[in-house]
Amino acid sequence: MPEGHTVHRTAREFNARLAGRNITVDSPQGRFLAEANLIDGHTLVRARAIGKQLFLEFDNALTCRIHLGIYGKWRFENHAGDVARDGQVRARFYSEDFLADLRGPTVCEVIDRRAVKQVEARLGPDPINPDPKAKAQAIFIARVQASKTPIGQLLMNQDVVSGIGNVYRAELLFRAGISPHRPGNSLTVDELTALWLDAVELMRVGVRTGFMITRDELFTRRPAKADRNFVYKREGLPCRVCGTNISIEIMATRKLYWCVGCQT
DNA sequence: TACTCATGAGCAA
DNA sequence: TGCTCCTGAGTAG
Repeated sequence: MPEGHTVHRTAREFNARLAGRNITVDSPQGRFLAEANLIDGHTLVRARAIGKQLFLEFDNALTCRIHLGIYGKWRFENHAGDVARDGQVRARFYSEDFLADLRGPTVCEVIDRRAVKQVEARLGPDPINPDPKAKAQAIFIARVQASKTPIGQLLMNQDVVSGIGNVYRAELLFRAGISPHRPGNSLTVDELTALWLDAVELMRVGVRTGFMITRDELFTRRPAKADRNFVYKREGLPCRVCGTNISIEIMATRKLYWCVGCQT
């Protein structure tokens, strides 16, 4: 389930269970074997996330960069021995009592510090870990206002903001009452400030709960999937606020859900 | 069993 | 804009 909040949770898991240890790195599927050998047996210094990208930093100055893409998945086990071998495991990271299996990622590669810097330089600010906070918000606002592209597309562009995917894009725009078709340069500083701060809040709820809950009254509960959101995957159903049927269309090759009544 | 769809993104034309 | 990478869940028959 790879929007940014999931990746931050994964980084947290790696830091809690594998950081500071010598870990074995393997590739049961074989495709990652040559690169796995570069870090196999080394100590994981720390894991960190920027948007949808996970960086596993090792004590030999190499970093494993992982991007799940649309299919990628992690499976964690509390023991290393006798684990299920089902599916195509691209990469396996384990110590004596914890194991992480990676399947179907878009990217899984071992790179040096220079290459890490290049990736970082390309990425937009991450609402979950804005560092420093005020500057991240300003960069986001500046990048949106510099473009005529519809805001519905800009929110999915990882150069503009890191970690937002199709669910958060739809829900953030609904909560802000902003039409996804409005060009970036038509949005005011106030509108974009509110959008950014809402992204910070929603994605932190996502990190805390593990779910993309976007209805305030459900933040502290564990709602069923069908109840979590305002517009995502609710096409044809009445809007929870105004009753207008939720619309669906394709924007930048992805399904966009929105309410014509609430989002102007 | 076969088919469709998915919370991404790079690349060619 | 369309193709491709790649895996698994859900659904139709």
